[in-house]
Amino acid sequence: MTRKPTIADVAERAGVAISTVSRHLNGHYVSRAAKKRISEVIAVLGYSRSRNARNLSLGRTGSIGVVVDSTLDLWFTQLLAGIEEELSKHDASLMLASLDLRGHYDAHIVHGWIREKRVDGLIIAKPGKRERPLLQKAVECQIPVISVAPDEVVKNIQVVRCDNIAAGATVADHLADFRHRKIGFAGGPPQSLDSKDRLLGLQNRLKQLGIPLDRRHIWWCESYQALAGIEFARTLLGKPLDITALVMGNDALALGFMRVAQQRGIRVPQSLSIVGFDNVPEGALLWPGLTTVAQPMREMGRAACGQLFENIALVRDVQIVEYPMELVVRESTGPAPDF
Amino acid sequence: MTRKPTIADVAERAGVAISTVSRHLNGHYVSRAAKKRISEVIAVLGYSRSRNARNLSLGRTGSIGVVVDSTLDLWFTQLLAGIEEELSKHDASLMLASLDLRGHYDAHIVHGWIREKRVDGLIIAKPGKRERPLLQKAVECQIPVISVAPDEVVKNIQVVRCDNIAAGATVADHLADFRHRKIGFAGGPPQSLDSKDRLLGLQNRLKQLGIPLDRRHIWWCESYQALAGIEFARTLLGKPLDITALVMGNDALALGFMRVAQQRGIRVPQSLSIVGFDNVPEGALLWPGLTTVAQPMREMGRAACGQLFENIALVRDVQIVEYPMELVVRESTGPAPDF
DNA sequence: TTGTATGCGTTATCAG
DNA sequence: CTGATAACGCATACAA
Repeated sequence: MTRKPTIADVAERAGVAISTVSRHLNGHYVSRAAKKRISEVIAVLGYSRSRNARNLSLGRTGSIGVVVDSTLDLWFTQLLAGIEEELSKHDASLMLASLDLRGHYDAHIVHGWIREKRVDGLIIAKPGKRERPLLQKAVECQIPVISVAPDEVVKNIQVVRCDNIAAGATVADHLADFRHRKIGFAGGPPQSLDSKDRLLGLQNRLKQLGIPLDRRHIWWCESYQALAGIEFARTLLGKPLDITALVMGNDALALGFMRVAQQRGIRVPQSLSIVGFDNVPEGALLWPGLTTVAQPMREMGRAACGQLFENIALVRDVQIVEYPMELVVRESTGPAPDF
Repeated sequence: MTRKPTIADVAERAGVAISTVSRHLNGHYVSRAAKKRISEVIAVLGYSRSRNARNLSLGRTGSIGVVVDSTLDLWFTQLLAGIEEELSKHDASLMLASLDLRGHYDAHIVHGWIREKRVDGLIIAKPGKRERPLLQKAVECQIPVISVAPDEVVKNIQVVRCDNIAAGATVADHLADFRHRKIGFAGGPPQSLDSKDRLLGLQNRLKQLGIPLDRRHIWWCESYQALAGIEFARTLLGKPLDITALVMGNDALALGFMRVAQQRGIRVPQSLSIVGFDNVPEGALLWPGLTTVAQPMREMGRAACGQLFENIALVRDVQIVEYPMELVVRESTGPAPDF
């Protein structure tokens, strides 16, 4: 049983001072000779720095916080994959918090992180009105924050998101190609920036194309969860359908909607085309597969994490990074019935 | 800008020594008077311990590693939710590693964690033959490991899993209730302990019920991924169907299978009943919903994490914790066609 | 029961 | 360029 070698072991064996080894480790100036000897000793001993000691000395915690409504969110797993990729480069660890996992909203854990400076930075997925106090507190306490796909604009907070307006336009084009002229839109919560932008893009492009989007064909769901989609479907499909294509605010809603539609024997896409946003993997697993506009969520996770570390290293101006979205055509969309 | 208070600040303000505060913090003996004063000062100052300094002093890292094939695994998100719940109690952080996220198997990151003692303990989800070296190394390096739903038995490794044999029997009963007599089983990889046990339970109970399970109606898929289920469906549904009910090794496989089945117009459950295992949330989102046997994954995550911390605190004998599974009847199973 | 002193492994400051 | 040495914040023998 031999304990893990420390920087002191390396220094002694290489015949130099501890501080020289430290400098070498951090890429500061060291003579070629010393550099070589130290490297050799490190290799022989299998030395690696202690994260804890290093962070203690640097006054950091060495871990970042990732907060999300629910880790069960279909959307989140992909983001997490991206974060993980980036995180492994930085030898940092992760603290996870779900705001709404236990059946009720509870942000006190994250408030604690901020107050007690338990994290070096924060990635917040889809922050909305509810998360406003959280964001403010983080800014006050000088904790860098990246918000991913925020549901509202917040000043002084760095943002990673997609170009939802363009995405809406893409959907408009796709449906127009199929000759749809009676199109509906059902967003997430009406405050949601994502939904508003998607609708905006859809609306504008449809207008350009000379296709009407009747106000009575615009609806809003309670949340972005599949259950809300199910609920919406039950009310919408209770009365005669006046549209041939339906654009849902995200994939989860669309999936929920499709379940009810199929249950009621509505043929998708023959009677009704359905489009979602996000491209969650589950959309490809059912039949018909869900046509959707993909967010590069994994890449967004990487970007969010990467930028967070940059902001931790040095204070920078906040900026907004916007990714394009890409149409993924599967089976849930097809020609308009009338045509 | 006032920096975070330290234990020294508390000690000074309370008029006691640092060590007394430390003892109080760790629940050791302190006089009632001192206890009270210290508590007050802590409250006033809003003091909280530095995780890093504490762990450095204790010789721990303060974070645990969670290893999984892919964080995108439908199965994993729920486990993670449970782990998160437990983790927040212990003020520990998390390091995440996907073995197979980047298109090829790569365990070097986790090997690094073990070699360099970057984690206090490890939770490994569904370890199989591939992970054997990892487990061995962890045991060698004295790093506590909990394996969740392992695909093979490993000695000296603590296990959290479900009673898959009983689960198989439950499915047998369910299908027997629906008068099915031509039943098929398609497992995950043939080495998988989960699949073998599920088959075993199914087989035994069917035998008791006097229902045959033809050897030619037992198949194995390449993996546990939905894609493997799709592939399997393509070959099985290519020829005339000789069964009225099909039990898939897990939900992901079942979901993939159902997609192809629906695509080919096979009526589920009128022509073919389908059952899965795990109860991933997606199974409830399609129509017909997938009948399955639920693993209490969130609870398993909690248990795995909780036990890991116990093992970190003190060396204990390894044990196996086994949870019951529960049948979740949805729409993908129904009466046998012949009846 | 309490205080003193030392160690945990690094980084950074400041003379040489 | 290099080497002492003081933080970093806490835990714990040991002495009182």
